[in-house]
Amino acid sequence: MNTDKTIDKAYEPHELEKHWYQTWEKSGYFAPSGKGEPYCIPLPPPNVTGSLHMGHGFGFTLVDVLIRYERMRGKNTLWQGGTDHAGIATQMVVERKLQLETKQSRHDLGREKFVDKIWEWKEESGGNISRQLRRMGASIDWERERFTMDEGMSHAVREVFIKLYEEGLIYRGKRLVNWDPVLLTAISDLEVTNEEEEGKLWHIRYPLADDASKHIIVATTRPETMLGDVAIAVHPDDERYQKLIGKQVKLPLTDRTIPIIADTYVDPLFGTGCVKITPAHDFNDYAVGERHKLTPINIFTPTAHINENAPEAYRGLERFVARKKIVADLEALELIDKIDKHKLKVPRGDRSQAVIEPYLTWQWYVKSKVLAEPAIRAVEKGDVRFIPENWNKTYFQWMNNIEDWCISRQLWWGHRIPVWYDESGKSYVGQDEADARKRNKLAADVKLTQDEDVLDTWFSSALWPFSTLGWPEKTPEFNTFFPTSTLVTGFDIIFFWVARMVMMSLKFTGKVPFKDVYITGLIRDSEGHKMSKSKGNVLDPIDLIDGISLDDLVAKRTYGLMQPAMAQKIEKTTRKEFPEGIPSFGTDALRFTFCSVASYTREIRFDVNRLGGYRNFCNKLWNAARYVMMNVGTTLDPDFRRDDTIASSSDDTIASSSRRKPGSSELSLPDRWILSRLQRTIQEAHKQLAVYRFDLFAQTIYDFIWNEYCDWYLELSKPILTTVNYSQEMQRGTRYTLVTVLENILRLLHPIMPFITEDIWQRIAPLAGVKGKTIMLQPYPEVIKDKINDEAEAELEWLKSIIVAVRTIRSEMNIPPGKQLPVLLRKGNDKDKKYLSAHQHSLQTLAKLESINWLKADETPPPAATAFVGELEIYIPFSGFIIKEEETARLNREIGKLDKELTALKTKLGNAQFVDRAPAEVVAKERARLDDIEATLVKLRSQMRALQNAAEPSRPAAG
RNA sequence: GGGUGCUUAGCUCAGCUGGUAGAGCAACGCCCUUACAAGGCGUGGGUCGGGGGUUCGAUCCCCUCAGCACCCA
Repeated sequence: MNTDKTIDKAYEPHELEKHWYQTWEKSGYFAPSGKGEPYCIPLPPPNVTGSLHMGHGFGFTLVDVLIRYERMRGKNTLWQGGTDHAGIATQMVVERKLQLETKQSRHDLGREKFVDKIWEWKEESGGNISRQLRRMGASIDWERERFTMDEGMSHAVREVFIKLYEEGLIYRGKRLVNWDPVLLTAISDLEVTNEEEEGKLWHIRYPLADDASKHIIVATTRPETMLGDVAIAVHPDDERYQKLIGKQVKLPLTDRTIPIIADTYVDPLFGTGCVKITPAHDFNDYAVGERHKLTPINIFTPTAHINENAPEAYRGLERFVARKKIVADLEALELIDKIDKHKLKVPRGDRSQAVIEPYLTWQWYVKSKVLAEPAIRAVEKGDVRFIPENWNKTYFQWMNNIEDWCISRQLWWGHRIPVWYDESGKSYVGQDEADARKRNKLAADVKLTQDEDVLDTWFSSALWPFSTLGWPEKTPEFNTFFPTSTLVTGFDIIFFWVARMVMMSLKFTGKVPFKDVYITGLIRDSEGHKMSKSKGNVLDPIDLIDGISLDDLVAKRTYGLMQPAMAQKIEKTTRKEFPEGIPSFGTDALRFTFCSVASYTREIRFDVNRLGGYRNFCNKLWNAARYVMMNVGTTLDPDFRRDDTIASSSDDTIASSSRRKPGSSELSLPDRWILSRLQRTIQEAHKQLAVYRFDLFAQTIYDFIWNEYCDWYLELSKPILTTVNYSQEMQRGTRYTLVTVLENILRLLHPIMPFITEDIWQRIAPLAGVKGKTIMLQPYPEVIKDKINDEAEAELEWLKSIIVAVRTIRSEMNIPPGKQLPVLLRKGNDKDKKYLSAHQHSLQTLAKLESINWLKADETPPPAATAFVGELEIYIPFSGFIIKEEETARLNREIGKLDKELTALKTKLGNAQFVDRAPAEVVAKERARLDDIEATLVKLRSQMRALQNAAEPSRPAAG
């Protein structure tokens, strides 16, 4: 391998990506221009817990595409970036780190020191995240980067809390919450996941108080909570238990008796139709307890151990240990009727995976129904628009059934609740203690203590679109950029985040937070599984950019697992999926891949193989640019100006161009064609991006670059530039078009592939007469309508079809691509003749023809391979390379295909219903097609006959 | 239990307001043609999950069944 040359020839992303990002950032190109219509996207702030994953890479790439596009379109564009403190997640990470490194718990350290530790971690981790974002090419305005616990953000959080409190929309209540007995905090409904697990249904006998020989049987999935039972409930209409309602039963293992009550909540068909009521430990029971004015008995400590409210025998036992002992004791007393297998939904904390305990505590809540109403209307009215549209159903469903939001968390990391209590427990709110005193006119000697808890992380996230812009101050940024334009996020956080932003924003700014919400799919692995550390199937976007060896990848995936036993399995599947590790693809290829998978579907199986194709695409573009530079020269032709209108001629003959003035240019057919195709591409690109079809946007540009510009236009430019058959004017026109279209392509593609386009543009722009420091701030291509040229497109299609026809014959006959062939033409209409005389040279070059000769219309062609393009007949006479059998077989295949279609068409057109009822144009189209096929078949069949009569030609004397 | 998606070529996916299907990758054949072998030029491959309905005509609209996935309770 000739390394020196290939390095020069090949596209090498790394250096260029690093170089250009630094240049952009240093030059301040990411900041809003201050001119034009405002356009703003708030970055969904990644958690400072760690590093960016594929989902981030995906979403942020799409945002960057939008941002770069709108910036180039001249809008005053702001990508507002930052990170989220992510209360529980971050606290857990740092706690674990502390435990590993110093064997200390956060309690050993104390609140203040522990929070300091987290801040240290935040600096490190936040830095990591912004490094990764930079590698991705994200054009975030770093000057304006925010963190949800910045002073400004915190001020906004307290402001919102105070206002809601003062309006009675925030209240403190003692009620059941989802309690995480491992993390020792309440969590919201949304943070609980319910998964079906194998469990048991215990049937327990509760003896009647007045007659211990009789008993009532209760079915339960949680026998240990019986120690907190306050009643047995039956359905009021359940005939089996009518007589027992109002009686007392003896609660086994305790010395308490409890009543039998009637409540419609009970499902008579489930279990025995009798339900134990444990208001302190079950959400439904709590409601029943309230209805019947029963006092809940809490039997658990915060860590879910049995507390002093239970009989001494069980105190101090962990809940599942207690369950075993209780069941054993009941069995000993012969109070277990039976034990059935039973599937049940087990609630687990989404962070800790601990089984969640419904637990009676004091917590702060936001009244949600009032806030939800305007938020529902905003989407109904279309002030906020979901894309794809059907996500609004999901949104409505949640919003219409919204429950109050538990916002307090028993954590140390987060926004401390701005509430102070006096010694009687009365609460006062304020920005700080002094403010709380002032607001409530409290004397200096009133002792106040602040609430120990912090707010749910999503409370501050809900303010993100406006708090980052300086709210509650009336900053210029807020006035300019709010409401923001678009939010790009995954459907997994519609409830957590999107809905709450809409609610809070309407409440506090009176405006929606954003107009469009583009909901992305979720990135999954190639098997369709969710990517997660514990499954060991995560991919780091940076590893796709830089590449990673198999061993490093295995090490990375198996490091620090919660379940080390998984390591072996993970290693095995990793080695199988990536036997060679992952090669380096560069950022641009990764970004293009992300765009190309961004359709409206909700699950995206990420296939690393696609990256290779798009890296190749980079290489293609790179080499196309090399070709252009080789042919255009290194200095600007003074006649070239961007989007210059250059005289066009209707044909490419040398004669017609001699009329031009010296120094002027003339556009050839390929020039006019590619300029026209460029316009259509630009049009389509705008159209697709307007509806957030990043996949079609990317595909449109890809197709144009590869299949039209490279495959056809560059090839067609070769004969013009390299032979003397063409005038200088025309060569100049071709050079102009080469460089102009390339310059347009680069701008078109820049939002997706910012690095390679900038790198090439820097060299191309001067040759195209374009001035500017960076492609980033160049105008995005707009359609120039009068360059759309239907005639040129039709004419070039004609040329292509002739070339393709010859190539197909050549390929099907296994004739080497380089072998020059003689071609005979027959019949054809005036247009065929005119086009042919104009483009003979191009045709000859691209189809590799030795000669082109016309036969008279009535002349019998020699034995030959044949193709028909409209009325034109193409013959490639038999030679050593073309043999009768192959051509016979080929013709047969062709006839077979057309015959089948003909039959179908005939039946269709023979159907009176179709002819009568279908639109005339559809019928006419089918008729034309029928005629076309029939004509072709006649020709093919006659060719077949001719072939059968022909003798095998003698091999040419010289090969 | 309620809801939302998905099922199209070997794989991953497009398919606009209904007019009998496309791309990329993979496969196969021929080529190292002076931008690119990370390439060029061609080729093969699909009863569009099953059934029913509406329609002249259904991958597309409606119903139903099956499988898969997710969300809410």
